[in-house]
Amino acid sequence: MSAAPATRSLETVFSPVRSQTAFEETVDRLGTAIKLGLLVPGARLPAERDLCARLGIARSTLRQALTALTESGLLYAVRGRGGGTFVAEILPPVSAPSADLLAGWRAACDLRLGVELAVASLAAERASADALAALAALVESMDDMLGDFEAYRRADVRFHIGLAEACDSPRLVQAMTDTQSEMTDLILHISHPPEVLAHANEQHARLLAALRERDPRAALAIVAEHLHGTEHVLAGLLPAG
Amino acid sequence: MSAAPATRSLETVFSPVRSQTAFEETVDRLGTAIKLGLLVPGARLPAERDLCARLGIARSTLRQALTALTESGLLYAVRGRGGGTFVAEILPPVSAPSADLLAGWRAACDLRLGVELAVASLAAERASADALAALAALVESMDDMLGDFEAYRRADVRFHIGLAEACDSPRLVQAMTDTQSEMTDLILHISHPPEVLAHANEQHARLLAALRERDPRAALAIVAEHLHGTEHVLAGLLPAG
DNA sequence: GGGAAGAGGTCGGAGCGCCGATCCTTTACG
DNA sequence: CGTAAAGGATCGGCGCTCCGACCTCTTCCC
Repeated sequence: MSAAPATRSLETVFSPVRSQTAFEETVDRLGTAIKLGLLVPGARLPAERDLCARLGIARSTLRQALTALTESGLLYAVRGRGGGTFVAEILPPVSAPSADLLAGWRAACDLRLGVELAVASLAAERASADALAALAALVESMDDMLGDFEAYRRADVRFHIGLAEACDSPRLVQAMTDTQSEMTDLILHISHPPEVLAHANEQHARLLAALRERDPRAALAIVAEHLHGTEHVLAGLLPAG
Repeated sequence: MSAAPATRSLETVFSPVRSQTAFEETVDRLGTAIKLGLLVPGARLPAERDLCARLGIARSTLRQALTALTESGLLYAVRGRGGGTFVAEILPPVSAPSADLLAGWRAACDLRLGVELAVASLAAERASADALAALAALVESMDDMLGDFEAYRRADVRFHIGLAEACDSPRLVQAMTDTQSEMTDLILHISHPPEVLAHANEQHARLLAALRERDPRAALAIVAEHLHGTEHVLAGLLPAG
């Protein structure tokens, strides 16, 4: 091992460097936020001149992205004073997961495991009582969504991202957002009977209880169990990865 | 909460999109691999014409990166048949951690926690006996490096990356590499008495034992303990983050 | 009714990074 | 001595991005 320390990791070192363009990254960012429900239907985006400053790109580049999203039916623009760019009220049907994602779904789950474990562990130390209360209210409301998977899933995303926010770590929030985005693409196309959702939501409640107790060990165990559940569902329905 | 689901996460959505250039990414990739010891001193890189194909960039772009690394003293080139580009035998002193990294060291630790927890948990399920044996040998050899922190640290990096490789998940390896890179920048400048290293290495051994037992719970607990150790050291020596 | 203001929509030019191709120089091997 | 294999150098072209000025539309308010 000390003679050849780097046999396999060199594959990683020499793998392609493919940097997205500003245009691509912007489309992805906004499109994902919409699909995840971070930007709700009807919501108004900041004015173009503000938004491009926030994103650190030129307005012309931003407009290319907005145009692409408008043509995809995710946004629409209203001209004149008081106008703006808005999230479409009725979103187009979600596209099927890409071949790349399907091929690497297990890798996506591995990454998710990391993010979720870290968040659970840190939230047990850092989450404020207020944040936990808000999450508890969300979990309770999710009990009424067991029959509508898309609504449930949007709330689920908010729950997990809210957990990350409770850790007060922007990079974790970012990582959680990325993870949830990938998982949504995978999950949204397979059927989820209410019983399964009910069981998952019970785990949410148990997780919150562990967080209130400031018990990282228990939180880790519950999250691991929670994730293994969905992973087994995927393993049964998707091609081996 | 359902009225304002996205108050804080929008900050993330609208944060700057700054994509690195191919040049920057390449310099970072290779420079990091060298500093982490993935590319050992004296090692020969693939020929430029091969490497640029592997990295998916133009040769002129690759050469810019190689030139930059050569001028930094990390590489040197030998012309003529049988020549090539090699990692310098004696590396320049490591630079001090950047202000950005110092400011966000806690965030870096949060991310590391995620990667390490996932790797520990998955390795308990997936690691082959061979892989565990190789890692055990590495840990044993590290007992002889307690007096030389730089050597110890290089072996430590190999250990943690080896753990990720044992999970057979390229994206986790990538994440672990990124994480270790950030941590090295932070850690290398603070003193580490042999006793501390010995204690850390005992935790390595205990982790391997848990992995051999296929006990994810125990593995998670040991890793959490291991990381909290270094985090407290950092908390004592770095500005609050 | 008529501005002023605030929003999206349009255009053109300049800069830069990256690509691809070609050619040169050095060195080892047969 | 010639060929092959490596790094070294140069140039033209293209696409993305940026900047900024300008246009058009709609609403609010005096």
